[in-house]
Amino acid sequence: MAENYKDTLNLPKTAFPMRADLAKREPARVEHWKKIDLYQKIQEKNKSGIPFILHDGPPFTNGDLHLGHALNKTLKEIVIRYKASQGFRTPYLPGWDCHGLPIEHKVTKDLQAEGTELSTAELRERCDAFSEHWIDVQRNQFKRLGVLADWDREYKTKRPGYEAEILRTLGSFVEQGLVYRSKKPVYWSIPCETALAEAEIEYADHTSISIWVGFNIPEKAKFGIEKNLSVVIWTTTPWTLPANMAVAVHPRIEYAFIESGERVFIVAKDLAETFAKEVDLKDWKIVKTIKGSELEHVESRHPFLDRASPIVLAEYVTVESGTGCVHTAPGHGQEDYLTGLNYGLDIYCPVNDKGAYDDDGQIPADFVGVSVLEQDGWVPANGKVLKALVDAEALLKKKKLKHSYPHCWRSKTPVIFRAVDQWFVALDKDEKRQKALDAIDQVKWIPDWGQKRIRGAVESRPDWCISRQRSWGVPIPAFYDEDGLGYLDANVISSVANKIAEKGTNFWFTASVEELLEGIELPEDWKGKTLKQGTDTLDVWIDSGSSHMAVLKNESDLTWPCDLYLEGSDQHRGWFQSSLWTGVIRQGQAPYKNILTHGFLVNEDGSKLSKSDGAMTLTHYMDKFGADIVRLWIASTDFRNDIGIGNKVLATVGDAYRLFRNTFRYQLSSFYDFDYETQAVPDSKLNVFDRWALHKAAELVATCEAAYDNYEFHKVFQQCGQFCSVTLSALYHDVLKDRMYTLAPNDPRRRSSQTAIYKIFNSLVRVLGPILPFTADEAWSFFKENKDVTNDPLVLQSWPKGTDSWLDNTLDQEMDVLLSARDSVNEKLEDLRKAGEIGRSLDAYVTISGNDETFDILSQHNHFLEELFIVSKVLLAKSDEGDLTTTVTKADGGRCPRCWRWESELENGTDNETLCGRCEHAINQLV
RNA sequence: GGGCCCAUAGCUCAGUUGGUUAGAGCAUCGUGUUGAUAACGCGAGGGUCGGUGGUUCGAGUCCACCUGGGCCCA
Repeated sequence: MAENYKDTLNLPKTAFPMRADLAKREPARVEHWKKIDLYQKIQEKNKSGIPFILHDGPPFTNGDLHLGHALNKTLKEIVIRYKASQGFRTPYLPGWDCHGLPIEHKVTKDLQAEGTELSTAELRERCDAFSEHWIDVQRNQFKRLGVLADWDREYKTKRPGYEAEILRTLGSFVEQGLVYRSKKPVYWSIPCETALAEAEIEYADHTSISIWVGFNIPEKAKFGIEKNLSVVIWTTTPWTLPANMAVAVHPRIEYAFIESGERVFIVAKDLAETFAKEVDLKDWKIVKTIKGSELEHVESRHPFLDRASPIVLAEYVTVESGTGCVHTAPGHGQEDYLTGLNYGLDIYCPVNDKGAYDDDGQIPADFVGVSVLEQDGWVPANGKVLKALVDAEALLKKKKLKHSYPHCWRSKTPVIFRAVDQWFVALDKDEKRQKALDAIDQVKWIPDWGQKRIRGAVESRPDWCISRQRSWGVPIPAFYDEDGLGYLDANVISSVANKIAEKGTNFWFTASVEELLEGIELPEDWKGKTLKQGTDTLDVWIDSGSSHMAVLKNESDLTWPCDLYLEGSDQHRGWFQSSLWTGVIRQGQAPYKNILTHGFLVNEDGSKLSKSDGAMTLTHYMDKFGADIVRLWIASTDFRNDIGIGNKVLATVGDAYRLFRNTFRYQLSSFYDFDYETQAVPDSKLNVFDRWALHKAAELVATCEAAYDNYEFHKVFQQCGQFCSVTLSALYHDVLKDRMYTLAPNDPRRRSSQTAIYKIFNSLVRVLGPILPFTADEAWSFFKENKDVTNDPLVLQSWPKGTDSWLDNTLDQEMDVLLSARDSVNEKLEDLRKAGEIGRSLDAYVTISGNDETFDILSQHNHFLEELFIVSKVLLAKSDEGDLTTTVTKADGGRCPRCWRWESELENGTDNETLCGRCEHAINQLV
């Protein structure tokens, strides 16, 4: 019976499982890699290689990793695994960004909930523990993703040694005279006497008093006006009027001069009607209109203080409400502040920590000590201001207004915006900005528009405000005298840095001034003063921005500058920039040679992902699909743009994954009886089809090498996918089945194909290794030792070498001719199949006639054609006409019960029991 | 509102200095095999290249504007 012959075939066999079961299998492989200390093995292998240093941007340590982290870390991992396979020495030290408001905020909230009050030092200890907990969690999640890194040398921005380096960065700034003290507005909670961050603000409805105020313009003649001229502002915070320094108008908005009675008012033309109605103007008319730009530098007078209030220009002015003329108090508003910087206005803020007017010599005596905080629905300071305005006949109208207003998250009171003393870094001093721009040009930006983007950020940013009124960070080692004058000195910083390197930063918060200043010589004018240490901390961008000094400079096996920073494109303004500034200021150049950026995760429809999607954690995806699927998804996209994520995308990736896995599996199953060392066929004796397959593999290796070098991993994915699907599965593997299954095991043609498959597998598995480290290593283990794991893992292998010698373009062109003939044969076969004449293609005979170049090439490969077309017989008939015609007919005779090929000489169709000559021969070889 | 960027079949991507009916893989549909079988083969359908206008003999490819989306500022 036919069934018996199945046992005489060389059917594929492998223990490599078809089902991936990644969620279960991957953790075991992570364990194995750890057990054999794989990371160190890689370092050992490449210890004399050229260094390729990727400096890890530290993730913030406040929660589970999500897919965004996976995107970033996977890309880094792929780069490093690839570079290591190319023989580069690739030490990889991961880092953690530990300080900062979100942690402090969360910890403070928890403490509030449990009713605990802590000192600054105690709060910082809680923040430290919080951060440490998430470092542990994140580290494990990264390891689970397959990240091979030097976890024993990871860096943390909260380590004393690192904190000392942060202070040295500050010291360098101070030493070069770049640091100065100035005011900048912040949100301020009066009951808490503290600055607030955006995250600590809650918006709630609030009823304010809004007022229309006229600012007199003495130089009215300039506009041909004789009557009393004033520009009208509108504000909902009357108490900020004592701090008014200017009136802002929009340069391109039309302004109207409105005459009514004996007065003329300037407001935006579009708001004239509304204004007239609001202040109940009688018999008004517009006597003149001009553009806002023409009002620039016109001097108006403060309504009740003896001070000029110039008219200035600002782009943010609108005609949506008010008068189009904006009361500007640089000490009480962010936009006002920036306008103030533009026009060199005083950042004036007469309101003290307790929310009361200070006696600064400018504030009217009866204002001093009056509070700007609302009590029982009334703001005392507003009363004073309103009275002063009425006395000055400047108040045109007052009216209650209900609107959304920021409130303190703790005291629930309305917050104020208030300029407080801050430390700044002067970026234009000593041409630092120009030096930073020059440094940008020395770096390669991938994609290239990154250069424009960071240039824009560097050109436009104002001086760097480096102080924060927070607890969880590196303290600014400044001392203040009783008048609040600050003392910040490079030597002091250096000395404090040394103490902190030893004792940790909490020392600053717990030690006395005497202890802190021990061994430090103060300058004459500071000696004998009663000093207090400051409580401000440094902007956390200095923390991570110092990493190249703390890590690259401090570790002898790393390089400065490093080869690559690889982060999301948001870091052009963030870490890339802070690192650039610290690099330029401390070392005179950027700390990196290349910057590679990726886009952001978006939904499948391209919309923004909301973080509230709890299922976004990396663990969720690794448990559901496996790390290799996550990694393959990342590699499959052009990450320089935004990347869609969703079920549809992941389903596609799952299909691609199965393609790769089955390709590995089929190849592994083809050399179960093959010993490469003793049975491989030398290149010169390989069968032509096998040589062609090697040619295709060599092309693939070259294409993928270039793609990896250019960080275009999606091209590796695409090319490997097409190779596995088109070249191998649909063609090479399919065609080979006949010779692999039916020839005698030791037949030279079979061994030739096994040799080729072996070489192709050996290349493909290395090409895919960086992207699919788990699956590729699993396949590799079966390849090497026919078991699940090996102590000589794939990642220790080099990139495929010598594949160029497989290239044979002449053969490739010839094969293209055969393949296009194959296409037309397939079309004809399908017709026959649809007609119900045949099932499998072996049931058919093919006749090709013609008399052209193609026919000649076909003739040269005559004996290969029936195998290539997977049919039972191909007859080539030379005709008089040149064009090629292909005819396909149902086979006649009988079918060999073993190889299923038909022969005219055999009988009884599919019921034939006689073996064909080839099979007879093969069987005899089996013994 | 400003800076930078993106937009080709359901999904992921190719489309070279503008040049014949816009390609590939996957998915879909049909079908064959049951000797890669939770696999594999064969065939087919599917895109007004985000929109409008312009330059040109000719534009997915160049220019302008618009729409939608993302990141960063404000």
